[in-house]
Amino acid sequence: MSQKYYSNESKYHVAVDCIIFGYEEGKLQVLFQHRNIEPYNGELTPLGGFVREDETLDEAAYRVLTERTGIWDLFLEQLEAFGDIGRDPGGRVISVAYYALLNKANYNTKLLDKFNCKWVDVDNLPVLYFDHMKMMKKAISRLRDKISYTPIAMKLLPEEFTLSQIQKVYQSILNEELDKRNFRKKICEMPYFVKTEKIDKSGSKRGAAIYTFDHKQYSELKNFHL
Amino acid sequence: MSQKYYSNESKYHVAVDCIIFGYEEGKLQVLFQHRNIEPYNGELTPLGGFVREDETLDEAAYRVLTERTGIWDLFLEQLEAFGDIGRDPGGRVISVAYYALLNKANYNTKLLDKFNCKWVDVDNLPVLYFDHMKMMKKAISRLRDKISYTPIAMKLLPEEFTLSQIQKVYQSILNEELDKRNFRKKICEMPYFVKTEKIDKSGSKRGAAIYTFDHKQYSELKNFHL
DNA sequence: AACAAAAGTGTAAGTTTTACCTTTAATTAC
DNA sequence: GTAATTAAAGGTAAAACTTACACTTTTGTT
Repeated sequence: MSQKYYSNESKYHVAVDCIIFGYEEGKLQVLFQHRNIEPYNGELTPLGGFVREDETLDEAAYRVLTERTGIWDLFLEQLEAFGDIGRDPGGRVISVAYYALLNKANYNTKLLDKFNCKWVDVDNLPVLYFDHMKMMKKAISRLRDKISYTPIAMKLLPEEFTLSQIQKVYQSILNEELDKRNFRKKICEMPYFVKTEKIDKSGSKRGAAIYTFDHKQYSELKNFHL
Repeated sequence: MSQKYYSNESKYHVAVDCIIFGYEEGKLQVLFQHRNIEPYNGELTPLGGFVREDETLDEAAYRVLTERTGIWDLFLEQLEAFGDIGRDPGGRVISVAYYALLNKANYNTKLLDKFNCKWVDVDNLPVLYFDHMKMMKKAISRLRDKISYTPIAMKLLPEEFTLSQIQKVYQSILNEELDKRNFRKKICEMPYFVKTEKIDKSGSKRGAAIYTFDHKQYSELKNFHL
């Protein structure tokens, strides 16, 4: 049935590879896994897996992510498909690359060991195999572009955050210093950043106002820009 | 060999689908083909084909394009992979979508009949099947974004063009009127638009200056913006 | 000779972006 | 309890960029 019309055509393994971004202590990070399959068994690789017959590409990526991080609330988007002939020495595999953003605070650290995973700072990447470095670069460049016109960077932080915290997230992604007053000005012009009564004292003696992001209002208005 | 390590995993058909843009008489157009295979035999579809074992995804897209248009000089870029389970009633096919821009003047019209192809204005699209409308929308939206910071729109025109011609190309893609003086100002600020001595009398009695685009200089400087 | 049709050209107002520094509030150390 | 430390908070002026806008030129056609 699945073969009804196209039976003369070649078939290929199809996988997903997820570049998963997290953030901690001022650094943008990526989650890697030690491969548990040949070739390159034991080496670091983005989280990936083969696409099953009963799932779409997006579902496969989401499954890989939730299964191995325990996090359901995340941003996930396809980057593009990679299909060079020799990209995987273990056989011809078409890999569809995704990138994701999640809040490490929600991360179930038990799963780190269970799946043999490891967070790495993006400014200190390990040697990567296959075309994984191409995926990384594409993911970082897409992320850099996209944070200026969508609020995805907020996915790296808890629900409640201070302005300094967001600024540091932006700085870690863009890899450059931003002017504090200009940054705050733009943030505060957007109505979906809402200041609460709460004060976060963890980052300073004085304490900083805690903000939240009103996703509902954003989805009605859109027009984010930073 | 190709099966060495992953032999337990499922395999799928992998295809490419190309949204091919052309331009004529003030209209952005897309090239379609009448399908010559079930299902939907005879219906209009973007140009596509299955990926062969000896070619990369990009090569497959390029092959489909050159084979059926006779054009080698074109802009081609991947959009993304589409892999929903029921997207193709003929079987599970992962399709990698591309979009391309070419100069219709170079197009070998004999191939139109040979491959049963047809140019259609984008503002008058036919009914599309599978997820081809999703691909179309993605392609148009990517194209709209990208012409503001890269010179790909020039690929729709001959080597030599007038400022009015480019403006009309931009207008047809953006689907809005642009201010003539502002548009020309920005074009002329960029050093890789070079004015020739030649005059094009085809569009007016007075005649318009002919420009060319210096791709070499562009690739050194970059920094296109319109 | 008058007309038609597109080519070509500059400026002022508004908006956005950039650069830049002092005061405030609270904790910590003495 | 006073002084020192630390990050938070806040506004303005100059520069850059974007937008809106209308008339003259050229030449072929009638």
